[in-house]
Amino acid sequence: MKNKITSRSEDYSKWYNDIVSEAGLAESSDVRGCMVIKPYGFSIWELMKAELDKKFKETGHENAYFPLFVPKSLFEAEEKNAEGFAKECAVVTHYRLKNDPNKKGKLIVDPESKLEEELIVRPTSEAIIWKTYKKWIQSYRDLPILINQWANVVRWEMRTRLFLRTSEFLWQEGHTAHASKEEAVDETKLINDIYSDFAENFMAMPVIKGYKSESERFAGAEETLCIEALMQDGKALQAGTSHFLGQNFAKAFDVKYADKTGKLDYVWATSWGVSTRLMGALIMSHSDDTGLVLPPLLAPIQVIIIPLFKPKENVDEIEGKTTEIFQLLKSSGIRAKIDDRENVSLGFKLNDSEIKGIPMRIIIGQKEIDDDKFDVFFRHSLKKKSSDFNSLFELFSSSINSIQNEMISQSKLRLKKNTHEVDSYDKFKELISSQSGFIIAGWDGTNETEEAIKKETKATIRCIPELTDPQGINCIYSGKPARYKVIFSKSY
RNA sequence: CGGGGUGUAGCGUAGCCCGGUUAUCGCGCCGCGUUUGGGACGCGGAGGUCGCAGGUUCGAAUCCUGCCACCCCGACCA
Repeated sequence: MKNKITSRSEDYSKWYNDIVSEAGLAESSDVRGCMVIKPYGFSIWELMKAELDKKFKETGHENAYFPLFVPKSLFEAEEKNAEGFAKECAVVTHYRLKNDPNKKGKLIVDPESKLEEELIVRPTSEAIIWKTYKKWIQSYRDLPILINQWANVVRWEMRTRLFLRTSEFLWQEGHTAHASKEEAVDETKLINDIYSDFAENFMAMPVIKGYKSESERFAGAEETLCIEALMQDGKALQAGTSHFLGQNFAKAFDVKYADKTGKLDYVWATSWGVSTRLMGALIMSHSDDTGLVLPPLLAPIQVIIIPLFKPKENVDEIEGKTTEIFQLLKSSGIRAKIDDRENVSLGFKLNDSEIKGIPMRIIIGQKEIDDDKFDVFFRHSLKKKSSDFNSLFELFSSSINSIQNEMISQSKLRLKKNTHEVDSYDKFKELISSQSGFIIAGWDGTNETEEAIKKETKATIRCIPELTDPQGINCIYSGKPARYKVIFSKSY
């Protein structure tokens, strides 16, 4: 068997691209920095969406939709936010094309159609949403507003990578307005917990939760909470963020509410999001040199059934057993599929199911039926378990959870193994250059130290797990008493 | 925007240094036939502005000039 996937250890980046392409998840588009998400990849995203959406609704949020275009004057209203995104905005300046008078069949931008005011293609929607919230909010009775939108955004990145950083990406962005600071802060935490539970339980990807340092904070936020995951190459990936925006946007857009006593005050805000980057995180968390590995809860196909016909064998019996188990699985909500393609060989089908990361596989042929012995192949462990036909359904259905749990504990173990606490800068540098991973260390809380470490080692502060004073610990760089214990890592 | 590299069929490529018949090979695609137990095989077939423009030459994928695009390393990445 020849492997189409480049080995992880040989070239990690190529390995990642191979999996995205060979598993049929996505491909880069001719459009600069953009990506085409293929049906199989999109099915995974839809499973993620469904689960997150359920969680948001359970916690009182509603979905809505706001415009793609943000007039420049709105965009610039919250200065820090505008400044943070200014360098990566696509801008609409004209609204019409016309025939090129000099070249037949070609079009040019009609100079007559120049817009009075440019429109920014949203890199995020705070501005347009807060402009709208101003109209919706007058009294404390209008609060809280808990809205989420599933949308696309555009950020003109210099360098792009499929799923991890594309010029256009899909995400959900929640935008809430509250009558009190405390309530907004709680909302920020609630959402970060939803993200972290989802990452751990559905993606089988344990994360570290914490606060961003000032330099890594969202532009316009008072505080940014995040979840950080560790990829197999030892680099960190920011997988989700939840921002406490204070009253910054309320002030920028003049959104006030009257409390019970009639006193006016600015409302408190949060915003939070996860994107198709989660797909990248999922791929890099579990996949191996054979291809993609999916946790069963996010697998579009959980069981692939391959009937195997040979000449002179009892086709009806094989088809009968195949259909029987398929119907049984389907009726109990397990996502199963029969691979009855006639134009590809068995070997191709086996490899195909492995590259696509289908959690469980079974071959049904005459041999299995005669011996009443069926091998179920597990993608995550590459191991098999045998069963008689009558116990097959039970094996499949119980394995959904057991695979999920095994994958979670494997990932937790990997996270633990690659998280180290250090107390000297020498050890820090050694770890960062050899294996990276998460490194816990004391930080004096200054921007200068953070910058210096970044410059010297390329490691950044991924998050501050606890905003408490770590008694008796010194900053790894300056040697001064540490303000926080933080997590450093190289990152995507 | 700096430093390096690459553009040849849907994809991956040989040929270029040292110009010379009809541009190489593999995968994929189409047709027919045979084959399901780990990426099938045989036979036949389709598919090309050799990135674009100009120049040198009897003759350019090959040499020269300009442009364009993409990739990698930086910078950038709320």
